[in-house]
Amino acid sequence: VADAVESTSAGHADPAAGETATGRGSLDRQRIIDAAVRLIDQYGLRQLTMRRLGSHLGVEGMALYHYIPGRESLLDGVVETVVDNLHDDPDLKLVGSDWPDYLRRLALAVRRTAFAHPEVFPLIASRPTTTPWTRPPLRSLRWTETFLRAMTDCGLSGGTAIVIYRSWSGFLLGHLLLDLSVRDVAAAGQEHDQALPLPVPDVIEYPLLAGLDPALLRENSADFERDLELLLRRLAAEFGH
Amino acid sequence: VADAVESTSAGHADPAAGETATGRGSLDRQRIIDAAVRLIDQYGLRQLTMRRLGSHLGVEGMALYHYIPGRESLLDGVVETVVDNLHDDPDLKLVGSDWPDYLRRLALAVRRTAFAHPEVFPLIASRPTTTPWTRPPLRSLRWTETFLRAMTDCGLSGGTAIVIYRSWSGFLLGHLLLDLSVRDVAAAGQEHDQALPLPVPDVIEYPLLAGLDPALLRENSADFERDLELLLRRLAAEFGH
DNA sequence: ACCTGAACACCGTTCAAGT
DNA sequence: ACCTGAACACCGTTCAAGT
Repeated sequence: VADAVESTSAGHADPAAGETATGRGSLDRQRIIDAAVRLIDQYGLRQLTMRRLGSHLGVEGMALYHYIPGRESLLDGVVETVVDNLHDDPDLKLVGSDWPDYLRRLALAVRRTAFAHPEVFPLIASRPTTTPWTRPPLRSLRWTETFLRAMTDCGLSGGTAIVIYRSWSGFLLGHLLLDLSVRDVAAAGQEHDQALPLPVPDVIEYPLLAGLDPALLRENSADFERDLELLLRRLAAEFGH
Repeated sequence: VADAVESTSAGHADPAAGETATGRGSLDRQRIIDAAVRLIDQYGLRQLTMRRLGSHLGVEGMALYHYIPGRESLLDGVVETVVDNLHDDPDLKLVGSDWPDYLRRLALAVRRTAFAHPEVFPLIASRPTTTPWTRPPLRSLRWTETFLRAMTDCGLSGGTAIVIYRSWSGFLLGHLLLDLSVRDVAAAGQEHDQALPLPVPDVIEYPLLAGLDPALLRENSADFERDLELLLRRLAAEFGH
């Protein structure tokens, strides 16, 4: 009956249709959110529409309101889901007593998440947070608790743990957003043709920029790790490793 | 005739009406963008609508398309305008030869801008950048040139200037976004009642958080300046002040 | 030259009605 | 119980027509 939705060619304005209709298995909140994440990853946030999301789930769009209060709440769920997926990262299982090492592994795991969901990360970064305990990018009560616990288990005081939480969060947020903004430029360059020199702007007016290979500005993973090490060293020196 | 638009009580869904109709003086691109900035500051990005923006300018909304290609381009203009306003900051006039001091003054100026336009800053942070030379938060060719010039004028090499540009940008981006996310929680708290303890969530499940004054997580300007000094000291040590 | 009206193809959301 | 159809109040954008 409502098994697999066929790629109907009727909707002239929906090239995204005929995608994957999960088909069997009735709806629930998490299934809807997971589909939303996939849609955002593939087509961008702008394209995520209640109606389109519904049609990807083989349903009429208005049906989603039985499971989710509205679009804003859906986006909150998306952020929560992506952030909480980190809990399954095997790299983060063993904490040990070396907190700088834990911070390093956690930072790299968040970085992997950011690059796996580059369209979701800006949401993680700038959605208004709803509790005073959480901060981007680890914006969930569970993660904040996990973070502080890892620090205090290593013998740090609560106050120190919070100072570290703040500095580490700020570092990560800024650097990941910077990396992602570069990724976008690169992607835009590929779209037009292969490796176009970009719609050449008026760089000529700016002598320093004109004589500069833009590749030098690209933040790569090596730069990130270097700055991360410097932060960790600074914190270790201040609070004892 | 079309002088000052009156605060008509007809539009039941537009409490923002009756605001300021600039009235005299015909439209132009900059005037439209300035009005957009004011609208975003007052009512948030979601409320910025071509039609509403038009009505605030005493015009029909469709008229804006004679001056601006579309909404996306309008937002680009908003970002550009807010960022370029920094050029008029008197604190940044004299560069001298002490580049860490310049970085400090520039960082504080950007911070003032972020807090003056808290609804615009996320746009500055996460809009896809269109050239490979610019990075948030100083995302304009002119500013990137100014920044690099200030560094090289102090005797630093181009390569060093770029490394500093990256680290400084990442630091600023992350910390300002963190500060703004707190500001939102505070604002939300005020809306409900005066200083409500917030829609008490399930913090109880998390022992560390439960015994924690959320005020400790609040990043204040002192924390920001402390972390800034640490960054500047680190850079000065690495590249010579 | 500059703006408006009407129209098009969408949105999010509500709710009575269908099965 | 779960979904749909129709409706409402909006969107951004285009374009012929008005002044």
